[in-house]
Amino acid sequence: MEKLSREFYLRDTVTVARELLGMRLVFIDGQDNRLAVEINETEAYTGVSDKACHAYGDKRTARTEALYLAGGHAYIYFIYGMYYMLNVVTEPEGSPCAVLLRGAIPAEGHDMIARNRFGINYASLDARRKKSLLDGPGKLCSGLGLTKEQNKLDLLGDRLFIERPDMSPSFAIGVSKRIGIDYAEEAVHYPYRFFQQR
DNA sequence: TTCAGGATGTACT
DNA sequence: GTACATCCTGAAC
Repeated sequence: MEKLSREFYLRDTVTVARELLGMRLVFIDGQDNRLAVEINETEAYTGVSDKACHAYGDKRTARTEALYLAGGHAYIYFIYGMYYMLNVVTEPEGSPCAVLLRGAIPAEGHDMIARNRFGINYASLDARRKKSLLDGPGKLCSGLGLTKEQNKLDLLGDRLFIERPDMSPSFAIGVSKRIGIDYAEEAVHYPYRFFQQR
């Protein structure tokens, strides 16, 4: 496994969003458990000109501060009173773009992930819960145990990072509009959501 | 298999 | 007060 480089993240946001599909997101938790998932759904948020992006219009607040870091940092924010969302910051420092990680498949630490989500071991999950374990951005953070504690972490560090699998899986890439941004006027229609075809 | 309703904190009008 | 890059449950189909 090879950890993704800074250069990977400094590139165009849509390119990074597509290429993150199939990559392995790794989190070493507070007790040194290694949790890992394969990314299978992403969305691109392309900065100051994108009405769906939190930094639209160069809006700089305590929340959006992480977006202005160099590509390869984590942007994690709290939403709907109970969920965290994980984004991978892209492009150079000062360009507030990111890729939202919207879905994944468990790869390592199945029991830790299941316990984070439902408080029981993986084998005790019913079929419905197994199938939909990490298929949403809030679920992904919940399963890995990510919170605002991990906001702004450098993905080139050793707590939270992304690896390219030795054997890259082969799959078709689906494209659609982004989810849950109905307020974003013309940006509603941008084809910035990418997912592994099932 | 789809669907409505409720949960819940923080930032902003 | 309202909006928010959501998820769970349980009931209807």
